[in-house]
This record gives sequence, structure tokens and C-alpha cells, in this order.
Amino acid sequence: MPELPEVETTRRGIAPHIAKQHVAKVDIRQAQLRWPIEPTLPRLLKNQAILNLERRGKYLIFQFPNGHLLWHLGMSGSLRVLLQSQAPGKHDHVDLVLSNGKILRFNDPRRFGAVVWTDEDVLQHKLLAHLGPEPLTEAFNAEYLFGKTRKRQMAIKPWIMDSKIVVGVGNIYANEALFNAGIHPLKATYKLTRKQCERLVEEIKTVLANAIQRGGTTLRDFVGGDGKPGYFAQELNVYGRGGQPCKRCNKLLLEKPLGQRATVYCTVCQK
DNA sequence: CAGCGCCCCTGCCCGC
DNA sequence: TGCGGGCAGGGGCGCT
Repeated sequence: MPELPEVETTRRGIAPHIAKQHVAKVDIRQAQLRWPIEPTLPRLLKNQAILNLERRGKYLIFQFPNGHLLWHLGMSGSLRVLLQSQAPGKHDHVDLVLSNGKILRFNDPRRFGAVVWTDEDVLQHKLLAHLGPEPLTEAFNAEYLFGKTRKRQMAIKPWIMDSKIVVGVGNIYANEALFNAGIHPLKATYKLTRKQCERLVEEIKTVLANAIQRGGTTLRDFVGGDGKPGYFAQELNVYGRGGQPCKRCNKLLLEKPLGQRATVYCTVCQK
């Protein structure tokens, strides 16, 4: 589920509620996520002030005086603010109870999410150290992408989803950005022209920014920090539309797996 | 070392 | 209605 826009929507939804708060209590009902949650986490966080909430790629980073908490939503996770106590549901695995009485509640049916504590330099943490540039910053530009594409012969679609190249572009937005840029998802990376790299960078930025503005894409589980779904799904051009007509040329869109992930494209509009 | 599969796990949808 | 198979928004890891 959550790609960069959904994680950013979550961050923005939560941030106002946790400002100047500290952690009163941590309730872990299910520690077996992608990795087991550090058993000492409740003790480590108790009475610690939440200094900041940032995002790197699809990782949320909670800053505390004594370290950082990396929080990844996986495929099906959501993190939301409850204004008051509420009985936990089946997949509500973790609560951070705040000093203002509000609760940060993590729900994750598939448990691909992760809650990882570190007291080292957070950006040097092994989960973050090798991440590529943020797509919505100037560091991600046509020059950068063009340079990286040379000599890489794999298909552009799985390549652009590699977080070492650029973070935050998951399956939905990779499909969308390639369609919007008119680039065939199977095209060999090194065959992209400079012009196509410009278009791709531009379309990645545009689709991600638009999705953030709509509160993300909700297909099933996703809710933002305020508990509301995102509204970008209705604006998707290709994702989930295999077999339906291309919105641009009306030809039926093709859908086939590529590297274990559904890939949807138009053979007329994408070259 | 680039690049490819394999998983982790639950829920849902489809077809029989 | 029940059940098995396939599929799902991520991504680290272990192989080649």
C-alpha cells in the first residue's frame, strides 16, 4: 500500500498531534512484524519527548532525545491518531500513548511493517544509508537520472522502483509515471534518451505531488494520520485498469507481471 | 556486484 | 457455502 505519498500523508496528519508531546506509554500487542520489535522499546521511549517527525523514502523517522525510531508501514500498514482511548482491533499491533492523551495506533494486517530503534547516527543506519535521492527534491533531476541509466540494461520499470536509484516510487506510481511519460515499462534503461529521462523525472515528481495533494491512494487499507482514506485512486490512468481502454488513445491497456509485480501499459502511447 | 527470485503475512476475490 | 489458488500498495536478503 503505502508508497511515498501515503507515508508523507501519514507524516503530515500525525505531526500536529505529537508536537511537544512525550511518550507516556508504549503498548505492543504484536511484536512479530518484519523484524521483531526490540523488547526494551517501551522502557526506552517512556517519558521521552518527541522532538520531530521526518520521512526518508517510505520510512517515518521519530526523533527522540536518546535516539530515533524508524517506522515503516510495509504493504498494508497505517499509523493514525486517536483522540481518545479506544479498544484495539484485530491488527492494531502497537500504540504510542502520548502525554496529551492521544494515541498513535499502528494497524498492519500483513505485518510487513517495521518498528526499529536506533541510537546511532540515523541516516547511517543500514536501512537508510544506501537510499537514493528524494524524488521531490532538486537532487533528483534529469542529469542525475540520465547518468544513472547508462550501462544499465534492465527494464526501466523495476529499475525505477529500486530505492537505491530514487526512493518512494512503488508499483502504482511507477506504472503511472511511465504512462504519463510515454515510456514503455520494458524498455531497456540504457536506451532512454536524455529527453525521456527529463520527462520521466518530471512525471514522477508530478504524480507524487498530485497524490500527496489528494491524501494518497487508497485501494483497500490505507488511511492517513487523521484516519481518512486518500482520493488519488480515481485519478489513476493505468494502475488497476488492465483490459480497459487507454484514456488517451482508447486502445485496451495490457497487464502483465514484470518482476513479480503487475505492470499495466498502453502499447500505442508508450514506446 | 548487478540483478533476479524468494519470502515475510493476512485478506479478499474468483472459480469450481 | 466452502475451499483452494492467485493476487495485493514493500523491500531486505541470499543466491547466481
